[in-house]
This record gives sequence, C-alpha cells and structure tokens, in this order.
Amino acid sequence: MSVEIKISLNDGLYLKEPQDSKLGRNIIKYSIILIDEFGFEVFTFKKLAEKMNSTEASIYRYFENKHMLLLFLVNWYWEWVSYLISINTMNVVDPNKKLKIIIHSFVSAPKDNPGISYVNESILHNIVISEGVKAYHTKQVDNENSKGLFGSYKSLANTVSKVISEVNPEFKYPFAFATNLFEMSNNHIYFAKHLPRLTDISIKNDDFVEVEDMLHYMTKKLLA
Amino acid sequence: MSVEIKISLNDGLYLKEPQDSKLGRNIIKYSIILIDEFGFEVFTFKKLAEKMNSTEASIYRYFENKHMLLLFLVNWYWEWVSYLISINTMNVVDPNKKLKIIIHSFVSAPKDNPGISYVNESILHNIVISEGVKAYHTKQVDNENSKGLFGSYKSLANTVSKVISEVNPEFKYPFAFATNLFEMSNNHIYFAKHLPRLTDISIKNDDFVEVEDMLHYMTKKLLA
DNA sequence: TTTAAAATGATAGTAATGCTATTGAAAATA
DNA sequence: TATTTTCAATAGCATTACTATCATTTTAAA
Repeated sequence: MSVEIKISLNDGLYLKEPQDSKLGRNIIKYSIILIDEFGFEVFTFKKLAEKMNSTEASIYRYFENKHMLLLFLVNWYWEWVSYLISINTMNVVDPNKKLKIIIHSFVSAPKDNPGISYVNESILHNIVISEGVKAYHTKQVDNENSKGLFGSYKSLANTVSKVISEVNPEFKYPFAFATNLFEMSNNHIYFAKHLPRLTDISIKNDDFVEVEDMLHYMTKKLLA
Repeated sequence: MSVEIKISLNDGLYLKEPQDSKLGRNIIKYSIILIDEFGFEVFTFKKLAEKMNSTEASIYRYFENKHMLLLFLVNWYWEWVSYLISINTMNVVDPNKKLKIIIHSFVSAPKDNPGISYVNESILHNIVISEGVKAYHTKQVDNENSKGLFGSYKSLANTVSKVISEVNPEFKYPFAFATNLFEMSNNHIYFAKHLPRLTDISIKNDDFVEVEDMLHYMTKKLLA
C-alpha cells in the first residue's frame, strides 16, 4: 500500500479532473513526455492520442485545448513546489534559512524527490523552464487570471514574499523579488543550456548548484 | 529630405531584406500592428496580407514563416535600443551614469524617441514585452543561435555587462545581471498590466517610472 | 529606348491542425 | 438488472501553413 498525494487545482483548468481516471492520468503522464520531446507548438492532441493508444476526442473531454493542458501542468508544478516548501520549512524559524530552503526547493527539488507515480517531476521541471512562460503570455491572460487560473503561482509568490519581508522588512519590492527568484532560476538554467553568452553560470551533469549559488549571492546583497 | 537610419540585421532572419522595398516595409509596419492586436499565435500571414492588400505568397517571399518575422522584429528592437544607448552614453564616462542611461533607454525610450517611419517603436516595445520570450523558447533555439540569429540581444547584453563590471569589478554575475535587467523590465511591465499580484510596481498612463526606480534600487544594492 | 530580369499579384492546391458531433460498446453504479 | 457514465471509433469541417504556377508590373541595365 502506498500513499499518493493528489494535488488539487482550480477546476477551471480542466473539463474533467484528469487525476481521477486512468485515462486522465495517462494524459498527464504522456503529455509531459511529449511536450518535452516536441516542444509545445509542435505537440498536438493527435500525437498524444497516438502515443497513449487513445483518441483525440477522448483527450478533448479532459482539456479544452493544449493551452489549458499546459496551464494545468504548470499549476501542478507550482503547487507541488509549494507542497515541498511547506514540508521542508516546517519548524524552521530563521527566515534566512527558510529562504535558502525555498530556493533549493524550486531549483533542485525535482531531482531528489520521489513524487507522484504518473508525473515525472524532473521532465515537468524542464517544461516549466522551456515552455512555462507561454502559459501566461497570451491574449486571454486577463480573462484566465480573473478565473483564478494562475492561483498556484500567485500564492507561492505570496508565500515567498512574506519570507523576504521577514528577512528584511525595509526591502521595497518583496513581490517583485519573489517572482524574480523563480524567473531567474528558470531563465538562467535555460540560458546556460541554450544561450550561454547571456549568463555567467554553467551546468554540468544537470547539476544546478551554480544557479542556487547565484540566487543566494543576489539574495544576500539585495536583502542585506 | 530626411535621414533615415537603416538597422542592419543578420541576413539569416529573412529571405529578402524587407527594409529595402515598399512591400517589405509594409510587412514590418503592419505585422507590428497585427501581432500586437491579435497576439502572436492568432496572428497569421493571411490576416497580414489582407490588412496590407497583398497576398500570403508575397509575404512568404520575405519571411520563411511567422516565427522568423517575430525574430526579425525582436532583433530589430534590440538593435534599435543598442543604437539609442550608444548615442545617449556618448561622452559619458561615469559608469554609474551610463547604467542609469541604459536602464532609461530600454524601459522608457520607445515613448520619447522619434525613430523610423515604418516602425511604431512603442507598439514594438509592447510586442517585445508580451511576445518576446517566444522568440527564443523553441526547439530550434540551438540551431538558430548557431546561425547568429540572437546576435543583437547577445551583443547588447555584452555591452551592458561591461558597464556593470565597470561599476563594480568584484560583482560575480555581470552577464546574468545584464539580462536580468532586460527581463525584469519586460516582466514587471507585463505583470503590472496583467498579473499585478506578482509585482510591487504599478503603471499609470503608460508611465514606467516605477519600473525604472525599481531597477535603479536593485542595481544600487547589488553593485554596492 | 529596348529589353531582360526581378518583384509582385492572382489563383490554386495540399497536408496538417484544431476542433466538434454522433454513435455505440463497455464499465461502473444504483 | 437497469441505468448512467465513460470511452473509442469514425467522420467531418474550417483554418493554418505552406508551395507552385503563371501573368503582370516595375526597375535597372544595355
């Protein structure tokens, strides 16, 4: 017997809760693999259906379109990171330590954490890095935001901003810096892999220590 | 008689130099308007052709596809910002002042600069903010990068990183911070407009002072 | 000025994409 | 056992992302 956590997300993200059926869990599992493999624009429900031995129409019963599926995956990811952070910072009082743990959680967590059977968190992390920005750079962003479809990210940013303010109550931009930490982490991992002239860090064997070091360095200077 | 600067870009970005013909300049002019209006994924060459009273096929003679057109526009923007920076920092020696001018140039420049007749720089700035990340978050990034199609951005980042190192030679991450300045600027303008809970700044009447202030504040702390 | 070449327009066509609708069978539940 | 829910299978359609062909206009060179 094993205990599986189910991450619950805003139900506007899907037509039918995919985590509650085998087919739905397969959609999650294989879409992560295929989006990573093809990239989001080349990925289609048809390819996904073929991979899963199912049909396009069946997938459309769970998600309105591939954009919603991406939004679902990204929210899932941030919700999972939130969960890791809440576990790992439990009983930690020093806000500086908390912030260190937070940074470690979203930079390196996917590597050393077990997780959920139908989700490969490490590949999902790749997707968030490579495709995540597409989830909110659309013309529908205002409408989706009003329905709470970015809730997971916003609530995480809120949590982190509080810790930032604990570290230094005088710091003027706690929210901006919270989101910056996430964006910098994702961006510089991406840059290191694809546009190395845009960053100072490098990545060997999928080890993100340099990214973590950089975020700690900047945090220290900014919140001193 | 008027003097128009022509921005020259890597010729891998287009099939035929669009700045050299009326039709080509129209493609630039109207694609900026339409991408801003519809968003990049809904924008098509067919719509553009209709708007311009031309045909799809004619546009395909200039650009391989809409992705290349976006890449062209984004490069054009960064090249133009580089040009503004080089003019405005001419004869400035104090690196702190230089950095201030640089920040002002890419945050607020589109507003108070004349520019080129067939390019609405202010709308183009919007596109860079809303759609710019899609130019390099693709599966072809490595291939395109090897052809120098991100050259304008990289060379700008390089310029700025040098100024950062002048301000503080001990600072460990000059490249990362240079790109951060651009990314933060774009992100937080976008957040302020669409996801305000992710930032601390707000924007009234298209005035980006708060963004500039934030970037100055962070720069000061980081490079102190 | 003629003449060729290059640029554009007009039209058509194709394969793939992004859906929607319908039907019927299987599986779960009452 | 009856009934609702779930899913697969098939078909179909409008749009997208191109490519090809040929006629016509513009330009530039001889």
